[in-house]
Amino acid sequence: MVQLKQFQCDALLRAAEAACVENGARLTHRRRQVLSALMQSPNPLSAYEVLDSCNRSAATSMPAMSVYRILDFLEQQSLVHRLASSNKYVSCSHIACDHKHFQKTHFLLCEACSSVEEVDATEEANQALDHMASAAGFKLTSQQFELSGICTTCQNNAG
Amino acid sequence: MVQLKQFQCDALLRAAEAACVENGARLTHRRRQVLSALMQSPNPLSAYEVLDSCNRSAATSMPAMSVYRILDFLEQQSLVHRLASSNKYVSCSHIACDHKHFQKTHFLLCEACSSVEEVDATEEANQALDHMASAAGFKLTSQQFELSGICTTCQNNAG
DNA sequence: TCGTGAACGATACATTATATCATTTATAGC
DNA sequence: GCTATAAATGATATAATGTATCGTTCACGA
Repeated sequence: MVQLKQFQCDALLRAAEAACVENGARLTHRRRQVLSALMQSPNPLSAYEVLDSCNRSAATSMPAMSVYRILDFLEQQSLVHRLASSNKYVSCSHIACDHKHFQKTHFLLCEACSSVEEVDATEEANQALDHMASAAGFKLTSQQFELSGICTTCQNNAG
Repeated sequence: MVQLKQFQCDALLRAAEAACVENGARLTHRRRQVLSALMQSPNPLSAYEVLDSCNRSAATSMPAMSVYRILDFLEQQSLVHRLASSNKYVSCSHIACDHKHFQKTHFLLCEACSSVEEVDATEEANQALDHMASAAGFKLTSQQFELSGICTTCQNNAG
């Protein structure tokens, strides 16, 4: 996930708006601000980091309450994802395409640069984790794993 | 993980103390209180839940600062584990045995009863996740996954 | 145009976490 | 046993994060 250029961001916002309309929801100005902040960030942002970002790039200041409300909304619309391990948010990588999150979605978190890569679960991984869980009597329901590691770029920079 | 009876708890505390001594550390009264609170809880506890638990079961009240400090200490000693997804703590399942956390340790979280099961990673799961990550150019370093599901007991109760 | 509900603004407050410094306690060396 | 030292804790203030509540504004349909 890299910081988006403005024209890319605009295209995504149009796609996001279309997705909302399809769900009978609206992508208001405030919601657009929040989503835009996340799309333009190379890293996941906490609620207050989103707030700061919005307030830096806009004339009118947004109340913290709104950020929390709007993040909940955007998450319900699958336009952003919440990373439980860090309690931060990222914009969905699949806003513009027709990806429907049928597969479980996992996140690869780079420990070096904090970038996030959204990936679909593999059947192999699903099975292996199901096995591991069922050996302990658990029936898995998790839809999302957050795995730490080092991304390609940082591997190259280090080596 | 079930709530521990007192005599079990005492045995674990002795083992924990031995482990600390081996590391040149001490299991003080306060640390014992915190560890004991976690051992006696069937569920993971947040820092302030630990605090409340300690203050209910003791004459002298503990400052919040101490809980944070002591949780950090106990985590370093591998006597408790921090669950990143909920930002709560559980006592380690392997205090009394000679388990050394050589393997990656994962946690199965029951969505119904909030119980936690600590399990060793399987080779199968390690490989599957490595594959999934390397397909996206990531080199995994995660040592700990937190997987949600339904535990045996709750499956039976529901069925 | 008006009624309705959704979205937002504003305020207060609750919860969680950290910074800092003083005090106490355990331990080693004498 | 006594003291110097570092570790551990106590105490206080404050920062950061998250929620509750209610009044107002706005979009949309009847």
